[in-house]
Amino acid sequence: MEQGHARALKEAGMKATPKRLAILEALYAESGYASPEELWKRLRDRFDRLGLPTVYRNLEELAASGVITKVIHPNRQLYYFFCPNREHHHHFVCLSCRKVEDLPACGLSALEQEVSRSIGGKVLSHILQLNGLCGVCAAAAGGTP
Amino acid sequence: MEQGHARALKEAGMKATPKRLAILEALYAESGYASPEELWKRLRDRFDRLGLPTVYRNLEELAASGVITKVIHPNRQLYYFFCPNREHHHHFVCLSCRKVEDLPACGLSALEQEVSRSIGGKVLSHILQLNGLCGVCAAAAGGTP
DNA sequence: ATCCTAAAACGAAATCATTTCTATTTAGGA
DNA sequence: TCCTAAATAGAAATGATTTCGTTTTAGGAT
Repeated sequence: MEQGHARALKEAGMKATPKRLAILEALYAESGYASPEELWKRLRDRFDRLGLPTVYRNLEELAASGVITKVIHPNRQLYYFFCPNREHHHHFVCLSCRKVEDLPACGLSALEQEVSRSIGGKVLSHILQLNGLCGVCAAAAGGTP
Repeated sequence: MEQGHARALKEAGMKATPKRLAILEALYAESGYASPEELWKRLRDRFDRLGLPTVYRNLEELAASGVITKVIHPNRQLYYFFCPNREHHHHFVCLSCRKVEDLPACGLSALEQEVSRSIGGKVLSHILQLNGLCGVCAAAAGGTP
């Protein structure tokens, strides 16, 4: 993995610094999405010094480069997720256990084109995310009176 | 309009207080989305006293009741939009001039069902928003070297 | 291997949008 | 007209996120 992550950084045109790699690997090790502070708490013991701003900065840069994904959360805080899928796609996010799953093919390019044409403007990006409860969490919620 | 907005509030189970009505009408008068502070600045002269927290609180309540719509913005601040369309639908948002336009029918219920089934969980909500430049802003951007 | 430079990291401090809290006021049904 | 739950004030707190000036470092060039 180390190798692959270093390569991913290089491909994104980013220096493979130890901390940046560690942040990326920590996110990779998460089963769901994670917040900057959570990752920082998990990593700070492994370095003599690691600032929370460094974690924020790196996560933002990694997301901007497309190496990781930002989660849109109802509480409006920042969360990130490592998704190995390099295709353009979207996610299902479990708001209970933080699991993130890929959605099948994003069929929005047709919509984008149609909207661009009908509006006479330019669609630059789109946001699509399903929120809910994954199988495990739905079962737990349903089984709890 | 006054009448209609008061009715909309009643239907939403909310008291039609003067300030709440004024906030709703101010948002209605906006051509695009607006922030709590912008609306507050526009309204505070009309009342001897009007607190910014009151604007925040009302906008949030109105959005929760479905009377107004929240905009998802890259800068992660709160913006709201008055959309008279009561059908379930989504929006195209111009990031330059703040214009908001309705998208044609949201075709996500099929996707929700499929995802619910394949994941074995429950899709509770979805986010879909197109961001871009409206016709006017795209032309202006294109014409500016 | 050593240098050099732009990039990255530091962390304390600032920021500032948003929320909380308690007391006071008010809408609107009884 | 009363009554009560809902709404408002507004000062203060909050706390996630960013800024800033300085120091360190990765990694291509020599």
